[in-house]
Amino acid sequence: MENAADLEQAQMNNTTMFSEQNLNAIKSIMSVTDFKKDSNIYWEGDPSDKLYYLIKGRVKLYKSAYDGKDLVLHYFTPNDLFGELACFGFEEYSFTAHAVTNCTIGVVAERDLEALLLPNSSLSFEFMKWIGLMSKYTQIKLRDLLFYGKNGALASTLLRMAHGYGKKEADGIHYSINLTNSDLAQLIGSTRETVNRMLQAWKNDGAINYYHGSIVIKDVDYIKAICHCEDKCPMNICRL
Amino acid sequence: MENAADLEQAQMNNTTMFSEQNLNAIKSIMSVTDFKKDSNIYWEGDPSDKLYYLIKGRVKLYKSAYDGKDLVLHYFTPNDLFGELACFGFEEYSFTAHAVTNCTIGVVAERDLEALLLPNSSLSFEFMKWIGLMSKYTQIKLRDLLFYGKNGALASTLLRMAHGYGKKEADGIHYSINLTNSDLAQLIGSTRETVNRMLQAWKNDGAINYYHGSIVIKDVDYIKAICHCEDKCPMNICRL
DNA sequence: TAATATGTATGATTTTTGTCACACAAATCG
DNA sequence: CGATTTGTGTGACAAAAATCATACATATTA
Repeated sequence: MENAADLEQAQMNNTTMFSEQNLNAIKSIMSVTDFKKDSNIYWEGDPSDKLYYLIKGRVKLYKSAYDGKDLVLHYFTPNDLFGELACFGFEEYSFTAHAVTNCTIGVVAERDLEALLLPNSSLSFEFMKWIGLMSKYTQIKLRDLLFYGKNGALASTLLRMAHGYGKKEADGIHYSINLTNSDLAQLIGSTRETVNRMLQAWKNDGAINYYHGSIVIKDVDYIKAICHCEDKCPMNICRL
Repeated sequence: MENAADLEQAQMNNTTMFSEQNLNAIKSIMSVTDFKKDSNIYWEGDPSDKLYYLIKGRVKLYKSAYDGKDLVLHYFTPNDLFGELACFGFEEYSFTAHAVTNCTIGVVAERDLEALLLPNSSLSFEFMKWIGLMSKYTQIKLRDLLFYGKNGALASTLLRMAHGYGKKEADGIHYSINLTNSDLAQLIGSTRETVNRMLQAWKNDGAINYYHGSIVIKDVDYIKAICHCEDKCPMNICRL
């Protein structure tokens, strides 16, 4: 998060641990499907027998409470792999995957993947890393949401948004993604109003600003202080 | 959680997905070590190059905030496997593992395990399941701590404690583990006082009681209602 | 057994967060 | 283009949870 190069990199995907060869092997068993904006790719509770490789669009992974409140785990961008598989110990999907925009997605059936994995320990290892990485996302989320209150959770979210969606400009960090106050609230398990008040307070303190209706980070250190960010997290997990 | 058989089973371990043969293979490369009560087995931030197979004792996995507040992820009991490995995508331990009692632990070095895994896809698959299970623990924790407030988090903790540590008797469910109010507070990211007040309120409502200083669940449904438990979680993840 | 440490119980107060209500701005759509 | 939907900004209030303080009870150990 320190240097402009990090901020300007287009996207942070979760498939960096795959070798080109192995990634191609996975791609060879994918069947490409389109999903319309605002449709669900799978629901929490569905039998988990497919993985999804996002080719185009944006997907969010979330969990609903009984009263309709959603907690958004993360957003996926192109080249991200998501989903769960019974052969990885997940009988049913734990979350719901939702197409935020129109999406093009490569669908990998468990049966086909398993055939690929069995004789290929290199690929198996890379899949372990992928599961480990997904697990780490959740751990970090848990920490961010529980340790420093809603202010900390929001601050951390803004910082993580800067990776993949942030661009350092003369007046601060601009975002190429435009999340509403409600979107941010769902990411931290809070309410629109609370998010709005926190953002206004930070704006009054000069830490953030608005440009064409979207947030600009003026004082990164101010935001980092709120969630006690020490730039210690590996880059690949510091993302939405 | 419905029937006495579930409650009375001694322990719920996280290695059920390993075949006897594979578990023995893992055991064959372990070096058994003793850890004293109140010592740490590893610290958050240490390079993660060992797995641990708990033979005797109790271990807790936790994360510390800058102000010293701890969040306890879970407790391990004999036959549980814990730890992280760089070859599974974890460069450094994400949490600290602490010996709650004197422990006997089988230590598995990454190098040795990797040699075992490479030619053995059956074992590799079982390790994927293990990583997936550990990941699921974290997901469930996230849900429990965020969806239904501190009351929900505590209720869910008491219910999960009932597996592995609960015994159904005439007057309700007794626990064989004795966690203090502070211990419970660390499990839900709250304070001793808040936990105490919640327990007192439930006691006044007749949902719980005390017997020789430890909690007895009189009305499981009352507790389940608080965290909206629908008995849908797979048994192997409904644990501390 | 007295002294100390550990744990429980509870009141008073403050801080944090959520809820409800409403005004208004901006985007979308028939 | 006017109507409707969607999003923002805030005040007033309520609820949840943390903090501070204090009184006891129960273990532990010197």
